[in-house]
Amino acid sequence: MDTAAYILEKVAPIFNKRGYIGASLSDLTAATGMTKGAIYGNFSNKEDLAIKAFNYNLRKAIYPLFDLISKQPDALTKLKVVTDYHRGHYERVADMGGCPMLRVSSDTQHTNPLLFDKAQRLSQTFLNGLIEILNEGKHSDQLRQDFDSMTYAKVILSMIEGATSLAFTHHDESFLAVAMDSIDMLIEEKLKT
Amino acid sequence: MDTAAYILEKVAPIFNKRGYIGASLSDLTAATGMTKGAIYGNFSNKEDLAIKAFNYNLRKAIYPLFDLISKQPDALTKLKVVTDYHRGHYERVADMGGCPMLRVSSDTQHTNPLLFDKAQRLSQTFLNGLIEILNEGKHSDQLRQDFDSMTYAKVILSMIEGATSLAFTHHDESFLAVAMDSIDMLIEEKLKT
DNA sequence: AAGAAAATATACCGATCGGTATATAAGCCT
DNA sequence: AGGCTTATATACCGATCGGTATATTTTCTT
Repeated sequence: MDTAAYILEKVAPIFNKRGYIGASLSDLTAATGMTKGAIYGNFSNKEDLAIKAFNYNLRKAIYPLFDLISKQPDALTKLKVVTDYHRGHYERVADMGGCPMLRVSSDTQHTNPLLFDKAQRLSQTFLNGLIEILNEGKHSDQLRQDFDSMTYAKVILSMIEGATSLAFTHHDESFLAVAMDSIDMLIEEKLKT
Repeated sequence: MDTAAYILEKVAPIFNKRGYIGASLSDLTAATGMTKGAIYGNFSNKEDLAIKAFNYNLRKAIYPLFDLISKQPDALTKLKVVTDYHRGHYERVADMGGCPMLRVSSDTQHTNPLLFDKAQRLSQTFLNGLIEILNEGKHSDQLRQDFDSMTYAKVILSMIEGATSLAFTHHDESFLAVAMDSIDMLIEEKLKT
């Protein structure tokens, strides 16, 4: 039986809720029902575990979207997948206590450069992905040529991040619903040919 | 001399950077150059100091906007003040390590109900303010009647929060610039009569 | 200047922190 | 079953945590 995987599964939401720095060893032993011996037998230290827990949360929260995007045939369906995915984002990440990317980037910016760097890179990957989709849409003439991809990628990502954050501070997933509608409308009215 | 005010001034950015939970007493004594005796002579405990530091940060970061809004004569100038204010938001809150509202809401959601409640209320106040402005605009016929104020307030606030968050995770204030342009455009094309 | 009052510094408290060394238990091989 | 290896639990480490009691300094009053 893979205890390392079991520990990660139990510990990942704790890190996301109590903070990747703030979660204490006793929080982790309490969540797993195991002792420090088991934890340190499978992970080299708390930071190592935090990083792997972050990756675990990303695999559940964000990577599925990346996979989904890569399976779409063209830019418009990819964009639709992005907004549809986030319409279910609240429920998807509710158990882990919110979006891990937002949590880590706010949590670790001035306290843990290594983790912050990972969050920053992920956000950049997300942004680059959006830019790529927009450029692909221009290329295939699904989208107009006369807008700046970077600009609109930033606007779309801002809306996604802001709506996710607000959905959790208000426990109200309608923030995501209206924001995704707004992005769909933006695409329809300003980006499509 | 008002040492309580001095302590708050020095300590407020530390709380915002290292976390309202994560900042330790030794972080605080280091930042102020004073000892625990001075701190506990002026504040009852760390949480009390954290709350007052949060208020201090809000007075610098957000309340000036509320004041500015209240001085505007009509809905359109109020909306313009909102976007213009946030164009300078990065520089304004850079020294304190980011937007205190975002920090606290992510930081304290699962760790400090009292502080989280304060952040939640503030966010709600912000949202209500936007709704009120939109309704005022409808009333004075500056804005159309056929849109839902709550919906657009949520969209606008999402964009603001998301852009602020991203500006700090990428150290790139252009996120705020393009998001505010986008909000201005949204108002111009979809809300104005 | 002397003494009282207020504010700050120092010294200390038990509890908890992350981490490790050792002891115990569980699984595996023959 | 017996012995070996691997994994988990226990016991303990120094450091730091938030907080307090006391000592010292500073400020105010007269």
